[in-house]
Amino acid sequence: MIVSDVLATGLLQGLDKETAESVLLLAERRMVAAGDIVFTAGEPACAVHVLVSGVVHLVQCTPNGSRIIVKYVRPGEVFGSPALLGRFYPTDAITVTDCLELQWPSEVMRWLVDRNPAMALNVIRNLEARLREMESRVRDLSTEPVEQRLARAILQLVDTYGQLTEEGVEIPFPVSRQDLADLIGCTLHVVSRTLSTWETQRRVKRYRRRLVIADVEAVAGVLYGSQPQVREAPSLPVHGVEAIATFHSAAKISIGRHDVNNAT
Amino acid sequence: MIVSDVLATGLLQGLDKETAESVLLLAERRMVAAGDIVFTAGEPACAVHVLVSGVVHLVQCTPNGSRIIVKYVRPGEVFGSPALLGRFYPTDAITVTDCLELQWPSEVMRWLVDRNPAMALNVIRNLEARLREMESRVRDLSTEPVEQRLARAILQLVDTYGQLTEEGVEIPFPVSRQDLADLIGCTLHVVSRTLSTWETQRRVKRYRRRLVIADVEAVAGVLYGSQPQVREAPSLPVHGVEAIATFHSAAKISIGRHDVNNAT
DNA sequence: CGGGCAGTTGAAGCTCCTCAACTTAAGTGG
DNA sequence: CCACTTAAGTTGAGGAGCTTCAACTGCCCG
Repeated sequence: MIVSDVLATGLLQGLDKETAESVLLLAERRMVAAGDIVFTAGEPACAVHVLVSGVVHLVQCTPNGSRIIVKYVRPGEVFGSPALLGRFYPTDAITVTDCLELQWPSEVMRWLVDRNPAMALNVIRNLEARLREMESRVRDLSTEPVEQRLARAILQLVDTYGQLTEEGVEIPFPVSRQDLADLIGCTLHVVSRTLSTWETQRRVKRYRRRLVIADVEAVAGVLYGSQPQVREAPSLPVHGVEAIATFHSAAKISIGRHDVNNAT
Repeated sequence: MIVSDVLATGLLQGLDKETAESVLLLAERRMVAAGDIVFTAGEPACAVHVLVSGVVHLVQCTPNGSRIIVKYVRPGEVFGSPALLGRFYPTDAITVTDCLELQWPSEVMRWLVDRNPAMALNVIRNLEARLREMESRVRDLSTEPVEQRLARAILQLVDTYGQLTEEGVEIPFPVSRQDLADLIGCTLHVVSRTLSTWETQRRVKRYRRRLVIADVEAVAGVLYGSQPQVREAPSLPVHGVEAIATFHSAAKISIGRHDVNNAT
């Protein structure tokens, strides 16, 4: 089945064929329509989820009405892992497109992880990656202005979801200005203005809840331009370069990686 | 030995006595003087570390010279877990006080985790907690102004390290204005100004690289005051409350939890 | 006792947010 | 199919919050 391909790089990595299949047999398969809720923040985490196809985003809302997009989940990724520890879901998980997901009840997943060190390691791998991701976002929020944060966010979307069209690279699911704002921690107004000027510079094309990057390199240029040269930088190890590497991989490899069904 | 007490809540949780002791026997014990480097960002992660006593912080530096304090590690916590996956250290780990740490070479830890599901689960628990921490920081950076971020950061320091003295609750290791700034993502100037006004309000006392909270509740009040009432809040699950809960536990329980040797 | 690091404080300026009015696109129902 | 409704997006003006620049104070260590 195709499902196992998606999981081969994630939860099932390093498992032999039989155990992988038995793990899959224990999963509940579920279709979720675009815009639906997979789970809700605050409720007891009853299952570990893996996205097979489509796009899910993890969202938090604050008491004063702001919304934060914590993460876009891509096919193959684990989400809802607090279920392993008998915790509560820390975020809402909401589908952006029609999705297919697998889920394992907490106890089942716990049983599997106890028995298969490789699976435990895969969970660790996943968490480690997400931690790096969040550290990187804290770094950006702390040190970079909106324009650069926006460039980074868009480049990352391009890198993981971008599909090549005649107009340029397109993000194959609805992304509003507000979504981008919630992703980089600013208001939709600034995003709107920034994209406006970027459009006049032929970097992007703007549509309703749709994002097309006409010139990926030009968007990446926003990042380069920011550090013309090092001023007094002690030759300590330094971060912020990997995003540029990420971009390069984007331009070469990852365009049109997933086939995500457009929706709503 | 006392070491095992520290670890009982962390890496060794749920292990029977014999295996716990054999795990400890495989560890290398290491004293690190205040201000020294445990490991450096970018170098191959060769060992998983656990802090036994003292304080370590994880730090990142950006190309344009900013510094971010990613985390204060407290006794019992695991750090350097990328070693498990054969990655590179993503941050510098630098001691704030004299420290005692244990470390396991990557392969050894990998061997242990493969053999003891409980240990794998403990690593997962640790990563999960750190992920929540970082998500919370992203939320704060995105939505809250400096004064509230500062209040939260200080309350968290109080919660995990605070010691009750006659002046109030003290953070038992050196914390500069720059440190606080790097923790909440702003400049030392804003921190300085904010602490100034807080001192006139008898909330804190200011010293050189030393922080005393005279009135914990008053500092927590900064957070309450921020959301006078909900404006249009849909009754969706909401975040930002747990920080207040955190504070309450701070006021009651956690003062004087660790005995950290002051240094430098 | 002097040099340097940590911290304070003022003033100016820029980035971003807020408020507000308006435009455009996508449904919705008669 | 077209008026109506609603959501998404744009753009301007004003102002708050934070950064930057700069000058200065006080503390600690050699």
